[in-house]
Amino acid sequence: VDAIPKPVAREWFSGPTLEVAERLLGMVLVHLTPAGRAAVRIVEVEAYRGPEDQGAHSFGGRLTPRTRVMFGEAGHAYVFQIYGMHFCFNVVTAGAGRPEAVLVRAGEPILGQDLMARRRRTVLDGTVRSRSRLTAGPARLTEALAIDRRHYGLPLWTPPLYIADGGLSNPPEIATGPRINIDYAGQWAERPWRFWIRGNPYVSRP
DNA sequence: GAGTTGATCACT
DNA sequence: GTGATCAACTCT
Repeated sequence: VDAIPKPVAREWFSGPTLEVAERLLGMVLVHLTPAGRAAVRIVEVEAYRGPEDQGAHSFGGRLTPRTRVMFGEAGHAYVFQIYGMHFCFNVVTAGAGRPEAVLVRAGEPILGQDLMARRRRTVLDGTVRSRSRLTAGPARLTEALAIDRRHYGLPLWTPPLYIADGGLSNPPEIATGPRINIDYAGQWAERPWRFWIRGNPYVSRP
């Protein structure tokens, strides 16, 4: 497939966060840069649900320069830095005033595989295992796609960074489980708000 | 288990 | 303004 997938309409991002999270599975995340184009099929996400969710950065309605974009309209990018050296990419969901988002945790490389391998300083040997090391994990994925703080707040229905239809003939079978590494979130850590495509080898933690 | 740095918060 | 704390992770 050499054609670059077309972006979804802005309205695609509206709807309840858990629905949008499931709907994102199978979609394609595209990033066009001067260095080339790259895209992944989204296979794993996590939902973060507003002021009530103790696992969310917006818990308690915390409005700071970092979380600001979560309080805005759906369909924008929430990118944050973590552990001093990594970035995580989220799709803002829900309406203005409902600070919710979906973290994209893993994807399957479908375009620009060599470019992504260079960015990740990874050697591809043709195995699924080596391909999955490009984009299986939230910070691996942002490194492969060259997503960082510059993309904070960008609209995701228009280039250079956008969501596109995945062109799947059948909707993927979805599995759910608790979100990863939010032990501090108490009971909220147990909510099954991690979603992935069942059996997909590019998921970060099967 | 170390690495690495900015956001956040509780203080002056 | 200053200093302490630590994070929605990755690699060995």
